Amino acid sequence: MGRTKEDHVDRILAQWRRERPELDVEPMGIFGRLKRLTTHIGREVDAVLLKYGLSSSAFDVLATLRRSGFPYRLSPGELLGMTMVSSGTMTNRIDQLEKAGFVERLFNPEDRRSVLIALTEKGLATVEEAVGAHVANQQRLTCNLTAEDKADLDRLLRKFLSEFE
Amino acid sequence: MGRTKEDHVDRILAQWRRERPELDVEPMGIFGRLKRLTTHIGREVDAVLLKYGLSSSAFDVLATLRRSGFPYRLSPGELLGMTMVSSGTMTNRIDQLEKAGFVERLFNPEDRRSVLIALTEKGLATVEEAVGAHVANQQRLTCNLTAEDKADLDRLLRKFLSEFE
DNA sequence: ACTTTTTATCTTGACGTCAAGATACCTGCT
DNA sequence: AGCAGGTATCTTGACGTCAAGATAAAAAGT
Repeated sequence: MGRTKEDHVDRILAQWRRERPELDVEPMGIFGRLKRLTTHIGREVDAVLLKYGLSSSAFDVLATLRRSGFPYRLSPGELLGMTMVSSGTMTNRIDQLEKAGFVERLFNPEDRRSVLIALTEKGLATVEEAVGAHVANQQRLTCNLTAEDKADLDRLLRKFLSEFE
Repeated sequence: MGRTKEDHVDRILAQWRRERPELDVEPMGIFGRLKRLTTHIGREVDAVLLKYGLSSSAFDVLATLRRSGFPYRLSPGELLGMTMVSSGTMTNRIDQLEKAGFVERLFNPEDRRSVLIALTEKGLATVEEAVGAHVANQQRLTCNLTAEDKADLDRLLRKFLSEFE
């Protein structure tokens, strides 16, 4: 009977069952696997983006600008609304990207509180290449899952996520 | 035809399809949802653990000691092997927990390179309470998923994770 | 006009993490 | 016995993040 091999999370759950048998640890298995999976994926993603001189934080910003379409400009506030980070974090990301020459800050003459963050030519060229490699990497990482697995996983994640947003 | 509502990730994918129609973005949907989900879950988990004065990093260490069984002692190296963090991170976690009185360092007379990290009485009492609340919280967060959903999700995550470990 | 409130962005200080290397000790070879 | 290499832990310096608050400008109320 195709018994699946015991993994790291199974061992953790077995310990809890021994020590605290009254706890229902099924959800803990899901959360544990989610967390480990995300850590592994983060490392794989970082390794590819590093080839383009980008951290995944930096890539997030450049990719958000790129997919917003020509002329690849958004305000910090708009970037903020698309990226689940705090305003301080976004300011810091923009500062780093500006120092590296990937984006520039354009002043908005109509509202001097606000600025526009624009991809530079270098930023555009970099993100165009990086996003291709990134997507190829994502395909590589999911190639052991069947088409049905991927569809099911996506459906379940969407349902789970809908609880939060 | 129960059409599912468009979510944040759908909007991102739609932008990429417009801007770079040659890219196959199905895997990107999975990774995007995984990432957002993990971020939301992390916040919910942190909120509960905070009631016990614990960060999720601190809880990880205390929980690892607790589930290892009586007398709740492990070496830093053993803790390291169970937690996906670097040795510097583990040293720092132990330092903080020691300062807070949750663990103590016991010297090993048989091998003076090594020490044992032991739960204090306060550490044990705290983690016993916290783990109960944590598990209850995990159940709350998954209560919108059916039993079948949870089993399917766990199976798919296990399969995906097996690629990495 | 002038004050108040809201909006947009940036600054600060603290924290957790990592990679790389330092330190101290043990073990096994000669 | 003495030394080479391996093991266990800790230190350092850099980075990314956040919460909270500061700054500046626009909008709304009077």
